Amino acid sequence: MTTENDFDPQNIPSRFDFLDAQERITKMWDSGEYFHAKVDPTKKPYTIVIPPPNVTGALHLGHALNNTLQDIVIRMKRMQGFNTLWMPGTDHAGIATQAVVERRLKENENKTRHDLGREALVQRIWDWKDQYEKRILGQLKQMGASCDFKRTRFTLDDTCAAAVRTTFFDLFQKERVYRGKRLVNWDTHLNTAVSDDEVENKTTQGHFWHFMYPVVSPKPGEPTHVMVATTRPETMLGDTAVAVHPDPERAFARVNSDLKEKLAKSTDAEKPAVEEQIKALADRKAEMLAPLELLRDMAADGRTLMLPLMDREIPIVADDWAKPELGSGCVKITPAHDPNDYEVGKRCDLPMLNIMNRDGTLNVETGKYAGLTMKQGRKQVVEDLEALGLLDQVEDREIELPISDRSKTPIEPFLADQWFVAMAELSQSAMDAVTDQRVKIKPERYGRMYLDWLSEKRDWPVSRQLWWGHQIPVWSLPCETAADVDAATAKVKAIEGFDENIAAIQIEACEETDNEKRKLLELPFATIHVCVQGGNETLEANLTAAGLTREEDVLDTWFSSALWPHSTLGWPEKTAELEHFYPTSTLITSRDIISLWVARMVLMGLNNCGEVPFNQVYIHPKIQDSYGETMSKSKGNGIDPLDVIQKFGADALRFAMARLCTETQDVRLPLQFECPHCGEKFDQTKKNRILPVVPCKKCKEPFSTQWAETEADKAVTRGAVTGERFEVSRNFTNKLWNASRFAMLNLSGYEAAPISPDDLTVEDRWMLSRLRTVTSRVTELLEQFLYAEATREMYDFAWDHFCSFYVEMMKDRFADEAARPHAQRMMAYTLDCLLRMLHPVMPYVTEEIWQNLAKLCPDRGFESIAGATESISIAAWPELDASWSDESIEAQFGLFQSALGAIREIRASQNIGKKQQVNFVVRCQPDVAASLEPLSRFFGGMAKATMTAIGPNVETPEINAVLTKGNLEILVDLDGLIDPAAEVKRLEKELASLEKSIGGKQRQLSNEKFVAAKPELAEEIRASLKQVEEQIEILQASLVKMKAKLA
RNA sequence: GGGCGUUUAGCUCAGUUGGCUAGAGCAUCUCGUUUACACCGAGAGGGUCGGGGGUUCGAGUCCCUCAACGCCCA
Repeated sequence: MTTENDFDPQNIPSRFDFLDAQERITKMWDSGEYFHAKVDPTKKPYTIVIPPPNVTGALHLGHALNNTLQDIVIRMKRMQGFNTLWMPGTDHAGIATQAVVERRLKENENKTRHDLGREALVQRIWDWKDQYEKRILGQLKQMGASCDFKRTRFTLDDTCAAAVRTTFFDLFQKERVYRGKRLVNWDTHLNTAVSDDEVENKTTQGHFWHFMYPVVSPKPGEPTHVMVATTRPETMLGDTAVAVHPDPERAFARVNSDLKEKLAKSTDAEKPAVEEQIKALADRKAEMLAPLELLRDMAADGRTLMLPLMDREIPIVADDWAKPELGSGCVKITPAHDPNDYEVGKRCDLPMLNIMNRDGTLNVETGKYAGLTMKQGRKQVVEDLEALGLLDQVEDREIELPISDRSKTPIEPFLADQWFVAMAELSQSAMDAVTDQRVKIKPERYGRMYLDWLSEKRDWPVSRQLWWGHQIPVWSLPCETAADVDAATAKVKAIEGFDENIAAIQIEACEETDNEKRKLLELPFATIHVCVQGGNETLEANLTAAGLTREEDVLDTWFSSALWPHSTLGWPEKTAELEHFYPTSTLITSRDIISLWVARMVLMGLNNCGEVPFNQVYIHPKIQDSYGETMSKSKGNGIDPLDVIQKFGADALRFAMARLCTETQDVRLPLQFECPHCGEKFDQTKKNRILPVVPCKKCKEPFSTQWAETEADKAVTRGAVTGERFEVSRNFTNKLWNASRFAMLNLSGYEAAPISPDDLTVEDRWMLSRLRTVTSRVTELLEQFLYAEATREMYDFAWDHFCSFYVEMMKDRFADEAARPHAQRMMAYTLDCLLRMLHPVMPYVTEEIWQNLAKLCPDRGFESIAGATESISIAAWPELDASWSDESIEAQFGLFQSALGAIREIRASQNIGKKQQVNFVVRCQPDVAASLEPLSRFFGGMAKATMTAIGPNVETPEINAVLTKGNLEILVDLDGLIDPAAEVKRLEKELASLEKSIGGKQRQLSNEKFVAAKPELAEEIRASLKQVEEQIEILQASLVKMKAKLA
């Protein structure tokens, strides 16, 4: 590497060596501590907390997008002079991480967590966490994330743990946490309850079994059997009733009126089908109303059925849940194993009979079926019912099967003791924060989603039957009588170290009030719960010694994540950081965790700190593959950002991420493999993208992928992952690199000096106008999180304006000794601004150029000169005075661009060789001529053309090609070069297109209503019509001449 | 079943409050290595804006409806 003294722009390579630069620059940023935030009350803070990635696995492109967007904002704010803090960290992700480690344990050692025990398993998970946390933080650093890594937190570390303990204790004291029995989604594989959000409904092919339950002592006229149907036969073992509708006639009437309404709305094509339904309903009613009413009466009479296999009498009950229009009109009720039946059970006061063990096997309540899995139980139950002659028909049917997100096994609804957070007040506070705009959510549609979810105010089940997480800090003791409760309470209060400031008591009465039933079910009369504030291990030990047992369950991961914005800043300690950086400024995340995480952070922030955790939330799109599926590790379509960085560089990755971040909710990113042997590129498919080794489509040679794990697979050459959007971004990075290289090759002898406005040329003023417009536009767009538009502005400006025009024009000016010093200063200044504007998106390439530029032009500026900052990351955000934006200069420059385009068009259509010099004249009004003239010298360098004359009365060259651009008529002298056939073709095409446009304009102008409604617009069109008509005239005359030449 | 989103060139996407011939990048075709860049330059071809209806002088844009795809909730 060159040192400052021997730096020679001649040695700059023509390709940006991003891997080399990234390594050096990351170190430089680290040692400069530019991203370490120190509390400074004199500066305005700007804070972002990272959505902590799971330690379950490495980051993929979805994270790359999320973190790029955060980094862009934080880097811009840092340059704008804010005291910025980007707080990094990772999440322990309870279920997900434990599941991964347990799966490994099973695969590699054929052991379960129970073989290892709690402590050893948790240690294994910590090891896993250490490994992945390191990997994740490494990925973030390599992406260029300007996090304050010194402050890195983990949701299970001591600081976060203190916050969790304090919060739980506070909510317990306020009685906003409580324990209750609820039907939960039980994951029989992981042995834990999972929340609704972690359950996915999958439509699967299943069956609908119809059974007969005998009526106990039927009276004359009564049925001997009642038919029920189910998709889960094994649950019949836990049936505690059969329900029938309390008013079948009314129910039929309602369905009938619904169908009539549907009929009224349907199209003629649909009508027959609906009419058919109505008729079927009427037939059904005629046939079934009487039997159903009879059953309803039997229910009122307290009649019972004999539950087959179990030989248990169960009542017939009347409840709305039974649907007379479906099946037999009767429905079996299993309150402990079905959410709907659970509600019926509560309404009708039915026993809740649990038939399942936590591991998903049938329990002792099921007699001879005990020990079978639910699946085996199903088979056996069906067989036994069939043997008894009680199985009727079996239908094939599509069913919605709830599947656990984490283990991918079917969910069993299950009654369990669970801790809940009462949400009524907390939800309301979080809703208010968004309604009154203390928290602004962008795009706005997600605000409605947030409010909808919170408005349900469903209590939050926070227990997780896991070992990895924050263990619930509650010690409990069951009591048999009211007297026991009093005695035990007194005993607890008398325990050494007990103090109401650090310990709180709740008494949970048993839901079952019938003492006899309660005893049969082995339930305590009441349970005393003692919650202990953190840091009181002695009291905890004393409670245990007194016979209380600690809750084994841990808290839902989201409980600790909900505290993230304040726990990371040291809460509950009143730290200076918390004082200065809270509330944070912006949260940037993706939509799938709005309810799980965002809403909960708001309510916890309000509860704990009395202030919202952030002022705005930006929800970005999700990346999908070419099939429209979102990226995930399990599907195999997740891409490691480091693979992209390796091939294209971090800047290209970042630019591509920002470039695709539009306002839509999804964005597609099709990817290809690139064969390392022959270079062939071919699409990733569902089949090949999950393979550890892929054969090349063309040369058939195999290469390895990110999934290679065995030594043999890893030994195969790695194939790269590529995508059009990365290539485009890499090319852009390199374009910038080379434009800078050109600038530096021409900066020898640079002397810093203020630039006098008197010295500015037209192209300088144009560049300043563009620069002012673009920087202010980019600032605005980024403030509004319109990343795709901001990067598009950057791209167009840097490539089409700066490189294609300003840099090209500099070639002439650098060559001119007199113009050179001024041109150098303008070049140094504009490049400096451009780099600063691009830096948040492309930090490495801009830093590398910044460092090189500083060696040639340590001092630079425009009206005043200053030394460049030691790193571009702490340079000032570019802000030009609004007065530099100048429409007339831009219009003037536009004339030059039009004329240049015209000449290039002729050169191409006439196949004029690159080296062939051409002359041309421009016919136009004198004021237009005066505008174009100062730029005319650039036609030579940019189109190998010389303007020989300009004005209203220029002489037409003998043989010419004519083009019209707005108010310019450009006549290219083609003496000796003309290809009349090509010219005729070109003219005819041009005329056809002009005729088309004229038609539209004439139609509009002949429309009286339009002219009356929009007179000023009509005037514009009239003027443009006149211009086009003139152009047509000119071109037609030329066409006639050309045709004459042909003939 | 309810809600949200998407449908514009072969592909990935822009298209502000309705208004001049609907844009860009990639891919395709033609031409080109005069020292910034072939990861480049110059030029060209390519779209009845998912279907149908409506409002309007005028609809890619607003309304209704249908369809397909995706996501969330029940």
